[in-house]
Amino acid sequence: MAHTHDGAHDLTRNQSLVLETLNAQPSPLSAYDILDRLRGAGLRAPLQVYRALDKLVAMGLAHRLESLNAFVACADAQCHRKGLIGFAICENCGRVDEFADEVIETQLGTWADRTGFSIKQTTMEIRGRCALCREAA
Amino acid sequence: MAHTHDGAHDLTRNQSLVLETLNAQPSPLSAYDILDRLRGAGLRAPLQVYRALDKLVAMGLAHRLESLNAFVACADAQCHRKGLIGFAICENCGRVDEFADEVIETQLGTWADRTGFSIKQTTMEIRGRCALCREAA
DNA sequence: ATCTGCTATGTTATGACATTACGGTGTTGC
DNA sequence: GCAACACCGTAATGTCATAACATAGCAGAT
Ligand SMILES: [Zn+2]
Ligand SMILES: [Zn+2]
Ligand SMILES: [Zn+2]
Ligand SMILES: [Zn+2]
Repeated sequence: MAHTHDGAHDLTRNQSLVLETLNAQPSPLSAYDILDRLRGAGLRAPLQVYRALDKLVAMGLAHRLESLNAFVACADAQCHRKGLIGFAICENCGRVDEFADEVIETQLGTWADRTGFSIKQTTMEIRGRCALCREAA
Repeated sequence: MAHTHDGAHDLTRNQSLVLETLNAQPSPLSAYDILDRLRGAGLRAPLQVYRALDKLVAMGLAHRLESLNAFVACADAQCHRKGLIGFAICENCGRVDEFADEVIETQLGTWADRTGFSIKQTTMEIRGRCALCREAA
C-alpha cells in the first residue's frame, strides 16, 4: 500500500504516523479524523497533525482536497513530477482517483498566456459516482 | 455592476441583500464577511446568510470558491448555461476571473467516459497573480 | 563545554467556517 | 379552514484551522 516516492524522504515520527494513517484508508480523512486515530500513539492536538500534513503535502506524499477539507495519501509515486493533478471523488463510496492530464494543463497554460495570469497552483476536483458504484446500482 | 441573468428570478429580501453585497465587491467574501456587512440591514445570524447563499449558488447568481471557503457574485450572465466554470484567483489583489473552456470540458468528459466515472460537478480553481498585479510589480 | 541556530514538538487558547434543531410567519392550492 | 410549502429568526453546536508560547534535540562554530 505505502509507496516510496523515489525521493526517499525521511520522515519524522509524527509525519510517519500521519502518512501511515492516510495510507491505511482509501478515502480522504480530515485532520481531526487523523488525530482521533492517533490518540493511542500519543498525539493530542490538531496542530501536531496539521504540521505533519503541511510537510507531507509539500513533499507530494499527500494531497489536500479543497472541496472536502480533507486529505489523502498520494496514490502515484510520480505525481509530483507531473504538473497539474486532478482528483475524481466518488460521492457514494468516498474513493478518490488521482489523474494527470497534459491536454488540460496545456489548455490552462494557453489561457494564462492569453490573459497574462501567472499560475502558481491549480485545484481540479470532480465529484460524482465511480464506475464500481455505478455497476453496483 | 449587477446583472440580471435573463431568467429573471425574483429574490427574497435576504437573498437580494446578500447578492448586492457580493456585487459590491470584486473579490470573494466569506459568509461571515457578508454577515458583518449586513448587520446594519438587520441580519444577525450566519444561517441567514448561508441560506441565501445556497439559493443564489443554486440559481447560478453566485459561486462558491472551495479553495477559499468564500463566495463571489457571478460575473457572467450566461455562465449557468455553459458547462464547466473555472476561476482564476489572484493571490495579490484577490480579484477573481471566471472562465469557461470547452476543450477542458471535453477532455474531462473523455476521461470520465474512459474510466466510467459519472461527473456531477467540477471544481477548477487556479491560484496565482493576475496581469494587472504583474504589471504593477 | 557551551553557545547559537535550526527544526521539530507539545500545549493552550482562539479564530473561522458551517450546520442542526426548533419554532414562527406567510402564501398557495384544496 | 387546512395542509403543504418556502422562507425567516434565534440559539446552540459542530467542524476546520491557526496563533502564541514554551520546550527538546541536534549540528556546527567559538
Ligand atoms: Zn499524488
Ligand atoms: Zn464509488
Ligand atoms: Zn458565473
Ligand atoms: Zn491581482
